[in-house]
Amino acid sequence: MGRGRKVNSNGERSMRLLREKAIEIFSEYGYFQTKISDIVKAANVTQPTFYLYFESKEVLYKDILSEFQNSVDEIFIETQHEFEKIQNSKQAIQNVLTKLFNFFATNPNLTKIGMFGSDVPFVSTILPQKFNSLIESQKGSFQHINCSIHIFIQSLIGSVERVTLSALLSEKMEPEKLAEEIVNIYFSREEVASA
Amino acid sequence: MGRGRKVNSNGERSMRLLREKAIEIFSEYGYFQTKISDIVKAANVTQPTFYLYFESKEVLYKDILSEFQNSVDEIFIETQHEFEKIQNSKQAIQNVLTKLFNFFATNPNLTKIGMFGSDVPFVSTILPQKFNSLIESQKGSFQHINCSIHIFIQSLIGSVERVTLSALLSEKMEPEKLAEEIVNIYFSREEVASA
Amino acid sequence: MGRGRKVNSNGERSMRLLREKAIEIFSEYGYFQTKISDIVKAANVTQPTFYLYFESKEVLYKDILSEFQNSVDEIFIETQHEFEKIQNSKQAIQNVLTKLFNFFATNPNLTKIGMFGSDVPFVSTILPQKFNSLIESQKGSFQHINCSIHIFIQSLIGSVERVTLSALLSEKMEPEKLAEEIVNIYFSREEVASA
Amino acid sequence: MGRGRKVNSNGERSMRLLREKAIEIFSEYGYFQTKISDIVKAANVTQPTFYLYFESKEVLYKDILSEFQNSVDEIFIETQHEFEKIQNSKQAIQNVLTKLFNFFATNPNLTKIGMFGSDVPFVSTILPQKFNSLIESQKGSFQHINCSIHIFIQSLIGSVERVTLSALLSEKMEPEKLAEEIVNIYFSREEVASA
DNA sequence: TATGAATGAGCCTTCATTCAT
DNA sequence: AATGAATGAAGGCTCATTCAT
Repeated sequence: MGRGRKVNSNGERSMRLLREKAIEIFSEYGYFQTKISDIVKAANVTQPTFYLYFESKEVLYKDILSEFQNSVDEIFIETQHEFEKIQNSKQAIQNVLTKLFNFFATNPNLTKIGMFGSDVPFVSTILPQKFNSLIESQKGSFQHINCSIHIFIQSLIGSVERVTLSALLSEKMEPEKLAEEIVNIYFSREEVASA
Repeated sequence: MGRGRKVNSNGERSMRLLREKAIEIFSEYGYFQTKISDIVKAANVTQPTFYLYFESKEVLYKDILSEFQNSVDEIFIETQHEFEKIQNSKQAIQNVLTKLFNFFATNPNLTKIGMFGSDVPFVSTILPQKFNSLIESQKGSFQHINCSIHIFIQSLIGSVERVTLSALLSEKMEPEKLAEEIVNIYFSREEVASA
Repeated sequence: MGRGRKVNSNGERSMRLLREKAIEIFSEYGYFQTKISDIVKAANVTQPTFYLYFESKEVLYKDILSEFQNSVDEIFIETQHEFEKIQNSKQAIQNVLTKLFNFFATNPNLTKIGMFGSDVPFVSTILPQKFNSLIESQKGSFQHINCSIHIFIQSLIGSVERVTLSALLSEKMEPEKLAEEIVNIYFSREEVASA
Repeated sequence: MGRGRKVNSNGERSMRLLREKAIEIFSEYGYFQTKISDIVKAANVTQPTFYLYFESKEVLYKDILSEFQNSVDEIFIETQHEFEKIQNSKQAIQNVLTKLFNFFATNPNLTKIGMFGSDVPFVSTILPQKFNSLIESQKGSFQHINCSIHIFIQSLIGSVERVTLSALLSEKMEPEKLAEEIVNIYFSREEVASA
């Protein structure tokens, strides 16, 4: 085959394909064990084509991480006003978790990268803030919790991470059900109180 | 400096030093970004010396992972009989967590590697089994938990992982206190019941 | 010089050049004393270029050995039917030797590698079979030889090897003449018989 | 075990042992694939001990080659006067070959090294001279040979090399018998003449 | 838009050899 | 006489990246 533009080729499409394949492979093998040659092979183009659309391996990876972050951001933003109306923190948290888990389930590869593929994982820096402000806004409901709010949040995030990997991405449990189970762990007393 | 034995050199010491430095650097930079040259530089020896004591970078790394695993194993084994006597699962879990957190705090770098440095992290494969058998043996106490035991355990492990990183290794909280806070989250109802 | 494609570069040509230089250098220095760096220097490319076309030093070497083997194979195959017609074994052997010596003289470096560059040289494993079947097919003519046919063949091959090196590749004698001299040694009695 | 002189150790013995093992291993794996570490392991000493007795790997190897050369030299010298008395070149050659083959059979590993382990094998430079002078001294008997004496000798040497490897060292044939067969190939006409 | 061809930079590993004891 | 400990000097190979077409 000669050089030059491929028949039926289309820049936009090549770029999307490369990005998709990159996400797949990064999520399976991790940053360092993913080679550009793997990505382009999967996308059926050559290496220079990769550099036509992406500055470098690193930049692409960071960009993918950002995509995940932004999506999670949006979920919190979208649901912010809902929270303000709800005076029940259990319910509020369950709402966010349901939305998050739904997003994770819909984008499993992206989620793997965003959650476990970063040295200082996004989740560890951004999520805490999100939950923090969420919970702050609902302070009343948390007075019963006999542990520091910081630990409570970190613990919750850890739970989310792990069950995402072990139950959600392995398709062992539905997002809604999973969210419910998690809040049942973290807000069991609530039910007692309401009983 | 010429070739041959260094003044006052000692094989055992060199090996220990190399291993220690390797743990430090692996824990900070991860497997792929740690070069043999970094390790030997830190230990003030040359590269061939590394291969005098370790088969390869990979084998050393796996060996370090094993060390972590074995230590955690031992903690569970050591405390096994204690559990059998205790009929209070909250207390039982709090005991293990305290011991685990103490070990983690004493070996922060090893812990980082063991917890986050493996593709299929030890914690995700071994710890669940440990907790599972622990909790099975105390089934009575868990009947009140309204979520699957599998999710409960994965969630607990996630919490342990995250707070280890965010509160324990950053020296924001003492092992004992941290263990207490975690069980307070996971066994809040117990107290209610006893009240 | 920067990275990237050279002006007027051509993959096929680079590969051929590398292979040619490899044969030259392997034949002169042997497998172990030939460094990839020597080969690429001779071909005026860099080391990665070598790996663009060849899997490894070892694979290339074995491939070169195969080339020699296949060529010798072909010579025997080509002349097989001739032999069947000839009822004179001296003439038959002289024909093969002439063809072999011609090939050796045309490909001196390849021949050096193929003959002396292998631990279990081709000539010692394949040639005996070839000559064996050749001679078997002409058994009648050999009954006068008062030595085991196995020794006869090995001896003949030894002769071929040594005179190839000492007389043919050093260009002291023409292929045709050399073949004649060898058969005169090995089939001197024939002439007597015909006298 | 501590440092210093081994119990029961003896310099002379260590040296002999190292040399023996070196010959074994060199003959099996060749110069480049034999590591000092292999030799000392086989001799059950450490690497510095090797350098106590031998200047370097290369010097030892060349020394081993010399040993072979000298032994062959001696064989020719020993039998020189015999040849002068014999006026039958077939018999003369058969005598030398018998002695050579006997030596080869007694020292198989040394022979492998001496014959095939050198870039410019001993046999190709020294043996021709030996045979040349031997044959010159018997010129009368060779006038019937219708090929150049140079080729005749090289061919003979090739035969000797190859049958040594394929029949003698593999213990398929006795030295005496082998010598007889070879001269029967090279001097078949003689018998005719004497008939 | 896309490819064929090439390279800079670097990493892991090996091995003969040597010093200090 | 012998060893424990160490190193200088390379060599094979990989990978992200880039030029010329």
